[in-house]
Amino acid sequence: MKHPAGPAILAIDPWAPGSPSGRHQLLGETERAQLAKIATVVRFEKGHKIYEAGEPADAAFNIVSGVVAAYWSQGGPEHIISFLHPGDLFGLSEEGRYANTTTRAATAVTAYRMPLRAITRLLERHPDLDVSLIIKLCEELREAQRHAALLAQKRASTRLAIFLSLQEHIQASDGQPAEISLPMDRASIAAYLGLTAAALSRAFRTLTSKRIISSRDLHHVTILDRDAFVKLVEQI
Amino acid sequence: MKHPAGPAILAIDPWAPGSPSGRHQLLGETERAQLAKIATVVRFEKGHKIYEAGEPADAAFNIVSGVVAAYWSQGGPEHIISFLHPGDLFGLSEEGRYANTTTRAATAVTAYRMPLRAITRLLERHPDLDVSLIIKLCEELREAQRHAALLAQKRASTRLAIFLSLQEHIQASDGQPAEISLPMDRASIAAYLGLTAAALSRAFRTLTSKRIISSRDLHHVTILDRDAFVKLVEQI
DNA sequence: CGAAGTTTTGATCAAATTCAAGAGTAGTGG
DNA sequence: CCACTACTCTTGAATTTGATCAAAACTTCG
Repeated sequence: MKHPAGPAILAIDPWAPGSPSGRHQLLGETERAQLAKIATVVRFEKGHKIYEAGEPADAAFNIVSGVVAAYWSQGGPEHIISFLHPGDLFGLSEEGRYANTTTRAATAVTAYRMPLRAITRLLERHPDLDVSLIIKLCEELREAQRHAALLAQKRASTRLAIFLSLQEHIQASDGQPAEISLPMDRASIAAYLGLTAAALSRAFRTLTSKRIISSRDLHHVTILDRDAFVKLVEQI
Repeated sequence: MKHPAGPAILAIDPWAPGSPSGRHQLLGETERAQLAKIATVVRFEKGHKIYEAGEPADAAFNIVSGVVAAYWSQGGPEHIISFLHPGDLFGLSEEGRYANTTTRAATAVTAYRMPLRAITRLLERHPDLDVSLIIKLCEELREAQRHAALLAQKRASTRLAIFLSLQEHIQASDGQPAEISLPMDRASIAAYLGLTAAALSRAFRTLTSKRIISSRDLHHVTILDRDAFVKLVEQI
């Protein structure tokens, strides 16, 4: 395992289309080192609020380990708009725009915390960085669109299958199919899928009883029947 | 009305938060003029495919009038991931990434067509342009997230109300509430809302019979009961 | 071990899907 | 200008699916 050399922004290289599902580092050694200087390591325990929509945003975060949930806040029942994983960056666009997400640790989280002003200065000095930013934004955009495609599905078990396949994709160490881990709790998954916890539970049961998946425990799922699974997912 | 001076990229300025719902021009006169030189005007009739996912992308488009629908293509029933309006840019990110959208004219469309290579060259020469690009991407991202929030709603009439309010926001000439126009057909709206045409029709009927909206014809809706309307929408 | 919190399961109810048939709207050509 | 056709939109009845509410099983953690 690599030694953590400072903040890491991971993304799929858009200019290497057939890449083997791996995300790679967008920042050069120099940038990482410079960011490391202005960053501090922070920890959040599960369920802890990281920041609320509308709060004055003075820092951005870069996840080292754990999963963060971004909530779509605006009254009503809380929906999760995205799960953020190690290598993701968040809290950045607040100064200008989308201040309508509240973030909360979905599991225990370790992250780098970087003051916005310092980042801004760095961006001014390294114009290449905004190419990285554009790449990252494109990736987030695609993710949001996939999420919308997921939510457009009507059958709960289909939504779950798509979610599992996204999870698998993110975790794909190197192609080989393995056990999928679901670090977040059921309520969070339900909030992401636009379902109630009850419906989600039944969806798990449906896929399990059809021998499409099997779960070792609440946080580990294996795909048994790849063909059936793919057939469910490919419908999007 | 301003004389069309070439391609226009319209967006909400992220650094002027409380802006009066108006979108403004991201390109300077110089850029517009330069883009105009490499652009040709093209027309598509309603329903015509503009490009298919996976096709070699050699040009980007900038809408002058009409509405384009971007489909999430990957087998299955076709879902519309976004409606593109005058001032929007599309077909740009294909060379690298999100090649999984097929676009189709939802109404008759007039657009500028710009070869990608020329745009790339222009971008290299005007580094300021990628700030505009970042702004535009952020806006698209927000749109995609709003769309996801919409789809997370369970009641069809709520989804419709949110859609209407988005439409109204886009058309807001200057604050004053007016008739909302829905240029696209019902099937397209249903595909965007993740509903069947039947469910959408019933949703219209529900809102109409509750005297929340009334429609002059298939393409023109007025909001009668603002309070009730806002109450529905604010739930997101 | 016990208590607080999650997750599953059960029964009822409401809402959207499906499929099919019936109004309504263009758009075309006589 | 009207009539005809093709199409889109609405409506209806039966079915499926998820929501809701509440209680029971299971985890976690002190």
